Amino acid sequence: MSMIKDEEYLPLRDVVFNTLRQEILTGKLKPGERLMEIHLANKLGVSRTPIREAIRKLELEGLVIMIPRRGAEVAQITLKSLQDVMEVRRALDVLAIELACERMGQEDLDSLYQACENFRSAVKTKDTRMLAEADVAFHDKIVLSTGNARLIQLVSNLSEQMYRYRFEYLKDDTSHEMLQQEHMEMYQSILRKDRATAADVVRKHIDNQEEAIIKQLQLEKNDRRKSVY
Amino acid sequence: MSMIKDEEYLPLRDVVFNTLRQEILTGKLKPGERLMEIHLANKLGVSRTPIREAIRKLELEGLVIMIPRRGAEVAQITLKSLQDVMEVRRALDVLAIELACERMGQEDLDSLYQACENFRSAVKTKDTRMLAEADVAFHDKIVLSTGNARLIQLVSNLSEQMYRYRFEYLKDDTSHEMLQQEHMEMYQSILRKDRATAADVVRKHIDNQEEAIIKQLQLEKNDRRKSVY
DNA sequence: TCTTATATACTTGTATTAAAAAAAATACAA
DNA sequence: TTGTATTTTTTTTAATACAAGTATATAAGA
Repeated sequence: MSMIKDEEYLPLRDVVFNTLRQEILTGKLKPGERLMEIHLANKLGVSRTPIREAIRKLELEGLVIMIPRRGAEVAQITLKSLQDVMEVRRALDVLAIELACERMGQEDLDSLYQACENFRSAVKTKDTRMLAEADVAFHDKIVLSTGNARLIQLVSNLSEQMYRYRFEYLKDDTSHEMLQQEHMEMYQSILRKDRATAADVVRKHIDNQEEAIIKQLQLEKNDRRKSVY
Repeated sequence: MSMIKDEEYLPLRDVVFNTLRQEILTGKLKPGERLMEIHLANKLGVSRTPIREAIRKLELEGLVIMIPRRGAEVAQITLKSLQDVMEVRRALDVLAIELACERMGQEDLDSLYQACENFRSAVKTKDTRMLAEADVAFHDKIVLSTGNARLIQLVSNLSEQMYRYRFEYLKDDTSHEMLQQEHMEMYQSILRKDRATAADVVRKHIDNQEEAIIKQLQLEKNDRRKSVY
């Protein structure tokens, strides 16, 4: 008799893993910044052991790179690495929407329409955070509907790596109308089970995003140049 | 003055990681088997710390699953998880060969042809291990030629998970001719920069493989039933 | 002034120790 | 014999200790 759900136990290493990942994705830990174990241990109030285990996982996720006997640092995002990620994402997002065309039931479709509407209202409010959330929710619905656990995991991992830049991109509201438009087109293609069109819209969607993020990256590089040199 | 290349230093955790991964992929460690730290530490002659860090990485790769406060065990391969992996692999292998059509230079093409020939001779020898290696080499050439680091990493990870079953599959030599045939078709499509055909061949290739592996899985399940009950 | 040697402090890599939890075994009662 | 408590053992989790390697700063010599 209680609201206590599951007494959710999370090992410290996973708490640390989530914390560090969040800090990297939101830019609190900047690319190139060193991750020193004792320092992090003190900051988070734990010993070095869970820190190290968390870093091992971040390493495999590609968010940090290891230099032997020197330690870990936050991975740089280069133009090349961005393009590589986007190339893969494009293929997986296309796969996802094609599968969605086949596998979405009426319930899923209704829920997707709802997500579409939510995004529309978020556009009106001009609240960037809300917008970002509505956008993620919409895309998640598509990927989740495939029921493919591996696909879900990979897409989520790849999107996360872009998170920081995507957020910046959404701050610029000139693209909002178009995004809304594209979401609606995706929904309608899935409704018609029109794989080819759905795939085309997704590709266009990703291309736009890639372009915007690249612009963002270049801007940032200029900023650094101005402030550092 | 020596053959010693680079004094390649590998942290113990990576040695352990590679060792354990190999043992899982070759079936020495069986699905469901528990990975106990002290036991492994004794077996490999190291302390528990590098064992734990290696397990963290295997966990993220999906080769082991963690049960909190109970430890790690080798991940089960279910029919569903296999189909999920293959669905993703199909999309990524198609992407790879499409990119290869655009990006392979003359050198790459020659080297791919060579790999094709190597596979042909391996078929003649009927040495399964050699055959498996020649097969991997051929596919690696295609994926590597894309120059997309992320794609390379993901495909390699996904293939690895199938390794054990693929090996069994290659033991059955009825399919060897067809494999050889398909490799040649891939090479020729890339040579002609014919993306559509190349993609079709790859899809067929993966479908065959998936079917064979499923058969393998089902056989194994029957074996277990016979021997255990 | 620049290079090089050496000492020193810092950081990672590995092992060991201590604590907490779960699983297994045993004892006891119905 | 079966079901429930209690104890013991095993195993993970986390912290700490120690060893080994790396970078940095200072000082001597060219």
